[in-house]
Amino acid sequence: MKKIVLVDGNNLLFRSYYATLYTGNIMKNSKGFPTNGLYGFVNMMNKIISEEDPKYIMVAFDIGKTFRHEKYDDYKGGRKETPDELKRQFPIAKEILTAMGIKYLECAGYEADDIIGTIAKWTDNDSEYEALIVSSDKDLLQLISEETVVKLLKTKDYIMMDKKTFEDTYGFEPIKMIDLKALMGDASDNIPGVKGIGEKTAIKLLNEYGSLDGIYENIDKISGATFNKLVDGKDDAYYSKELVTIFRDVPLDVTLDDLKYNGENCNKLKEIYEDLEFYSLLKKMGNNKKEENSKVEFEVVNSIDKVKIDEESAIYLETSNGNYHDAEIIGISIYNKNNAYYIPFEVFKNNLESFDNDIPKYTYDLKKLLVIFDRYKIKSKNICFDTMISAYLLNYELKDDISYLANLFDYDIPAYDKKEVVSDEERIRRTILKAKFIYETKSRLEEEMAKEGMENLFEKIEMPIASILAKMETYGITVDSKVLKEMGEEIKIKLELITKDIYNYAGCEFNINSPKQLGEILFDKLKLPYAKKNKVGYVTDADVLKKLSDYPIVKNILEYRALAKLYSTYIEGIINEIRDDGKIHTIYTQTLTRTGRLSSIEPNLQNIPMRSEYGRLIRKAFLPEDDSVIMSADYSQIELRVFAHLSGVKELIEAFNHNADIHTKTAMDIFKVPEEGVTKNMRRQAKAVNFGILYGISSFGLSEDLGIPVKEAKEFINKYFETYPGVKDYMNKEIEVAKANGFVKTIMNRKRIIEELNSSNYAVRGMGERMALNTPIQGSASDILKKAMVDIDREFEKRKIRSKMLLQVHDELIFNVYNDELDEVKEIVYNAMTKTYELSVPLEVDIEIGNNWYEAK
DNA sequence: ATGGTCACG
DNA sequence: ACGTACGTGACCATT
Repeated sequence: MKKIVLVDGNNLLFRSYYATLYTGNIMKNSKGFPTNGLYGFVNMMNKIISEEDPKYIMVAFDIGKTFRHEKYDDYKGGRKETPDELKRQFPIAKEILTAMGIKYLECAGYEADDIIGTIAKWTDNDSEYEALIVSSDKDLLQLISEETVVKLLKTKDYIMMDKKTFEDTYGFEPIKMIDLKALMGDASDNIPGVKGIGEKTAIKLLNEYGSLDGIYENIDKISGATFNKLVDGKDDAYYSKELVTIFRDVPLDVTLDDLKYNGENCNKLKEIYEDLEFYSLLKKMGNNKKEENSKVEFEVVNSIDKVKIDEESAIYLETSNGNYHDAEIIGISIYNKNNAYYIPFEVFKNNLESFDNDIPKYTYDLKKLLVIFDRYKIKSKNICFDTMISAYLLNYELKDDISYLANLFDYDIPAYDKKEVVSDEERIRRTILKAKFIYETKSRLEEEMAKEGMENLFEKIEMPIASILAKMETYGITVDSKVLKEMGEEIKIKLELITKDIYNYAGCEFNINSPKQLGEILFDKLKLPYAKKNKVGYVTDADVLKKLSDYPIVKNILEYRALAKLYSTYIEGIINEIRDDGKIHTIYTQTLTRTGRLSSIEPNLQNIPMRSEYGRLIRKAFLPEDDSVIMSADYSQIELRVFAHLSGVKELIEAFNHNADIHTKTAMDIFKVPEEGVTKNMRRQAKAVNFGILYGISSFGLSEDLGIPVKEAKEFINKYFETYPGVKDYMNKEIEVAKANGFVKTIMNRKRIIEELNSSNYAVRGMGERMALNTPIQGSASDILKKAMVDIDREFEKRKIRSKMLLQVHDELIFNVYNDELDEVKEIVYNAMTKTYELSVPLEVDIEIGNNWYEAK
């Protein structure tokens, strides 16, 4: 039997409204919208759902004037007007029901009672269904039958009225409720009944004469006061009978099956509650949802034979903390629609092939899993969904642990706190919950990505890139610590000499590494000019020091700073990261930058010195394998090319199509000189403007970069815009669109939400505008290199190339190439990088080789 | 933990 | 008059 719950919506809302009215003050939200009826209504609906656990449910409402009461209104001059403050709550009640996944019905000219009566008639005639009616209105008791029960609401509790309880109470059949009401009336519903006859007398009469008609047929058998009342009230009695008789053939265009309970739309419901300021409900809701999501029954597997992955599953790898290149596996949790397992690693290690099959698997942080699996020789195939990557593309905030994201999705999974002592049971429970979260959230994330048109970016770029990066990280790059140590000794000696010089000039010893102490020496003690303060003390950065470089102490400090940086970050720092295999294994962060770029940590191999000749020598320590060379392939001006493409500015596109030196060309155009007339300085300035364009130029920024007054920088920019008016148009339009959308996108549909765009703060908004200009450029360039990496990897696999991709540095790739593969690899890489994505300008790639990274540049 | 500084694209 | 170029990570000193 399928139970259908039929709720009298009008009754419920009226009841809640008047119930809270007695307390004196009408509940309102901060906008002044009355909420007292709704609050009780929602609580009541929640109670019904938790008590009845219905599969089918419907709430009925009155709408407009109803046929039954129309007559009476004419007859008696109208019913009491519903207060406006209650009326306004009806539409919201209906919104709430929809958000709760509950169907509501209304039908012009009919009362809620009639709708309920109609549905109950259907269920009476359909042996598959039974009905439960919820109301405080006794009128509805007339609907009770073998298959229809009324839950009659009282002030604090309720009475379940089925046929038997009804007859025990009243002594007659439920249908006779009509006659009872006709006699006794109902003050609250303005039903007159027979004046002077109450419930007791009415029941007595009905038990004696069977019905209203029976009473009047036998009117002469009745005597005394009752007789007089009945005679006087006969018209009222029959009118009342009409009024209370529920009409059970309302033309409804639904079927019973349409009344399925769909379950709540959590987000929509939360929105409404936020609006109404139902904070207690919001809180409870969060908790309920969290409680439900965070409940799990699981099994700790003690024999690997018991684990069969034979359906789509989420797997979560629990490891020790720290750099994953040496983290240990503690256990693995598996969650799918039938099972939740935890496999301690001690058990798992007996079958390293468990995941080596075609069954789709999901995880969080695929790259980490692959790197660790590789070290343990665990095989895996078809791990096709990474929650971390998906959430990253969808602009969810990712913190270092999956728990943070899970909590955003209403899973209550505590992150590990250093001080916290966690039992094995609890640790395992959390690991299982993480897999549960991955499993249950996958389709929602997929839908969100589909809505954004990101399927391709996810499946064809980011998921493959995770595997490619895993290979690069695992393979590592050889670094010769001897080269670094020798250089380090040299630097140490230089530093000692410089330190002595600085102390001499200063007239005292101090910590040169401390900007605070240094500032005091330079500007307080030595009274040097250009003293500028920040909140901590004097500014002592390279910009300030360069202006003072005529002072020998400052010259020495600049050199000290450069050498100290080299020593601590690039000599000691790098040496500390060399592992037992003589290699460095960086970790690429795939889900961090707001533009789609990668970042590199422990160590950062994307900021190894290059610009200064001395620092660049560090690169000599990065070596190829035997019989190999280091090969670097870098895009030439990729961001400016992307900008030319995005902006569609003819002059820029033509310059790139003619393979011109873009900075020289820009100098020719803005200074209006022929190529021979472009001085080094002109080209330098033009180059600075070109870079400025990529960053969302500002006159201040350009002036800082070129070391010229802001006014001159402004003139440069104006000249640039006059020369290329299309650039200005593009920038204006880009900002306008970004502001309207609140986000920007790259050529491969990577999306960045920029909250700052509509800030009321000038500086913040300006920042947002520059991000909106820069992100499509930097992001698209990044998309292109990522796609090229996928193409190269595919081609390497196809051709069984032994050479390896080692590093990625935003616009360049570094390879270890075996001598015998050099020509082939060069060709593969060049073709892939230049052809991977067609812009309106060509992509140019420079390839260099050498016996170390220094030479390959 | 935060800010200053400086390395890279 | 605003406060200032885009995206990162590591190290050091300081709180």
